[in-house]
Amino acid sequence: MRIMDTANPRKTLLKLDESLLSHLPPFSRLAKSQIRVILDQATSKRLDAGVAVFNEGDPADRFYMLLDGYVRVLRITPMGEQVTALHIPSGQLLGIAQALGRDTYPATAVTASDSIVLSWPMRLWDVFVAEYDGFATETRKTIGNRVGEMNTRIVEMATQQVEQRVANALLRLINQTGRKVEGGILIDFPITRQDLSELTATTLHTVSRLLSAWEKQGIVVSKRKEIKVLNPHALVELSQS
DNA sequence: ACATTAATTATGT
DNA sequence: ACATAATTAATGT
Repeated sequence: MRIMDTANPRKTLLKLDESLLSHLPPFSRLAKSQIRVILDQATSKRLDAGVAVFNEGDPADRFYMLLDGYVRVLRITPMGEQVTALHIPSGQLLGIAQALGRDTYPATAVTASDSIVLSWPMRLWDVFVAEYDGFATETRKTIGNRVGEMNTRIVEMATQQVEQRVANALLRLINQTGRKVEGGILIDFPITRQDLSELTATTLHTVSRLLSAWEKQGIVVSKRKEIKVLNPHALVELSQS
C-alpha cells in the first residue's frame, strides 16, 4: 500500500504502473522488471499549463519523460522575444541535454497544457544508455527528428511568406498533436494567436487576420484558445503557392 | 507584403 | 469587475 506525500502536493506520487512506459519507444524493448526499477527511480509531477519544466541555461540536472500533455520548447531572442522552436507531444523525452553533450539546457520548456512528467537525475542517463536495449537508438531518432523539423522551419522562415508559414505550422500541429473530431482535426492543447505567431515569426494580428479569412473560406474554425482544421488539403495548397 | 499602433469587442474567472 | 484574448481599421516601412 502506497502512502501519498500529502505534505508536498506539487510532488505528489502517483501510482506508477509499468504499462505507463512499456509502450513508449525508448522503453518498449524492456522487460517488466526493468521498467519497474526505472519507475522506482523516477519522480512524477503534475504541472499546470504554462509552467516551466526547465529553463534555458539552467544546469541540466534531470531529464524528463512527458507522460501526458504537451510541452513547447522556447528560445528567447537577444531582444527578448519568444520564439517557439517546436512542440513535444506526450510519450517523448525532453531535457535530454546529456545526449547532446551539454551540461546546461539549450532551451526553455514550458507546458502547453496540463501535463504529467516523469524525471530522473541526469547521472542515470549513461546507465540507461548502457543497460537498456533500444534506449539509445530511440533517443537518437527523436533527436534527429527534432533537428530535422527545426531545420525545415528555418528554411521556411527564409523562403516562404507569412501565409504559407502559418499554413505549414498548422499542418504540423495537426499532424503531431491533432485529434480527430467531428468534421475536422482539433489541436489538442490551448493555443492562442500569439502562440501561433511565435511559431511562425510573425505578429498575432497577422495570424488573426489569416485565421479569420480561412474561417470564412471554411478551412478552419476557431474559438479562443482553440483551432480546428476542417480542410487540411486547402492548407497544403496554400503552403505551396 | 508585411509590421505597428491603437481602439474596440469578446470571453473567461 | 477584471484580466486576457481576439478583431478590425488605420498608418508605417
